[in-house]
Amino acid sequence: MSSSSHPQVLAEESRDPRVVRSRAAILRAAADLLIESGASAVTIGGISERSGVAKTTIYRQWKSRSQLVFDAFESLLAPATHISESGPIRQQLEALLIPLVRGLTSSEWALAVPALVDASERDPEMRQLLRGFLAGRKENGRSTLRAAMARGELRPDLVVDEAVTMLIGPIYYRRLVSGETLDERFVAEIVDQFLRGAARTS
Amino acid sequence: MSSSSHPQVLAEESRDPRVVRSRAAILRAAADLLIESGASAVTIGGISERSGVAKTTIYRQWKSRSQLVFDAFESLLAPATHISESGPIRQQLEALLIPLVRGLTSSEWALAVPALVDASERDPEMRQLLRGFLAGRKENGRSTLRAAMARGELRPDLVVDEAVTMLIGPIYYRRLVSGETLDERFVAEIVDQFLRGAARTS
DNA sequence: GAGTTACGCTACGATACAGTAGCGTAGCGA
DNA sequence: TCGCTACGCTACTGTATCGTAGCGTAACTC
Repeated sequence: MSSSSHPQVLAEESRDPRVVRSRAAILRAAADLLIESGASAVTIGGISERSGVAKTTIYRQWKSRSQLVFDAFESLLAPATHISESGPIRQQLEALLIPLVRGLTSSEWALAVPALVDASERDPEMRQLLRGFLAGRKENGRSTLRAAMARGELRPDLVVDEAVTMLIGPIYYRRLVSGETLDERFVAEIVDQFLRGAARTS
Repeated sequence: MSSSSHPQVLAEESRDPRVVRSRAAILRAAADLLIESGASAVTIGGISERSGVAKTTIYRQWKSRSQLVFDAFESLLAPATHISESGPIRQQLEALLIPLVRGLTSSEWALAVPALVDASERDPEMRQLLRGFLAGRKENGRSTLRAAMARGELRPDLVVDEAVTMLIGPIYYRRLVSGETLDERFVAEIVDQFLRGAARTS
């Protein structure tokens, strides 16, 4: 019963290549619109025109526009890569932050981030999606810090969540708000400043 | 000639109370819409309906919608307050950051910030407005840091712009992106961590 | 091969928005 | 008081969007 009234729930695992193709084309077009013109520009008609998929087909596969925007953003994400957990903490932190900076300055999903940040302000579903995504990405940083604390490289009284915020907050701030320089040298400065206060053997 | 073809340029200093009243009502309604529903929801028809001012009057006073959104945001801002430049640097920094946190968690303009951040992504005029606004607000922090460096309270090799980013970046990050706790205790943690690495007499 | 199903196409009705024109009124300022 | 002007109102044109319905076709599954 639920599968007949909500066929779109199963669309993702559909074996029918027609569904797979149209779904991919729809998500690609939706993601492009999201990147280029923001969340409010992701319209069903626009997706249809751009993807070549009929409007009716889009409505058949998704029951709400916000669900579609959600999926479009998800389709842009690469799976999080795991970082090696050896080496001095300074190198580990740079190995974490430099890809973040690269992503925020050149990846596709980065262009959607401001749109989603704004959409999250008024759309609880979107907020949950975004925060869930970020929480996953942050887990690498948290475990890296915990390990360094256990090894005695960092002060044992660090609050991990706050430390992570201090490391990545300045990066997001420059990307989203101030537009100031965002490069590897800046990452090195952040890490320097952080370790100067957080390292045990300063 | 310029005043007759572009009367809206002078509207701000108009002595005609009719203009003053309608302008205020329009900006109030536009700001409300901006806060409640984002930048793309600020429509002329919506402002007219909400403010009770005729659509034609709005078009008479503003020549573009983005200019109106601009002015609506500006109308929300309180003039920047000047901070006392005495006392230890820790107190000065907290005196700067706590009002920022308060503003970002409870002021009207804070609700418009995510919308403007997103709009800035694709609207150069809006970007310039937002960055100009932030630059003005940051100047307090910059001069405070410079004075403390001159007094010898902070390391003389600090890069002021990067130091400011490290202080306020985490705050904006939590407000815009992660949604984690944002209170005075967090400010104290930021300042602690910053001074642990930046103070001369650590 | 036969039945099923996803698709494209066209055509809706409804709503919302931009932006403009004309006209009469009421408030303002000198 | 009298002229000026900002205003409100109505009525447009034109565009874009939503979401749905019906129908024929082509692709896929078994």
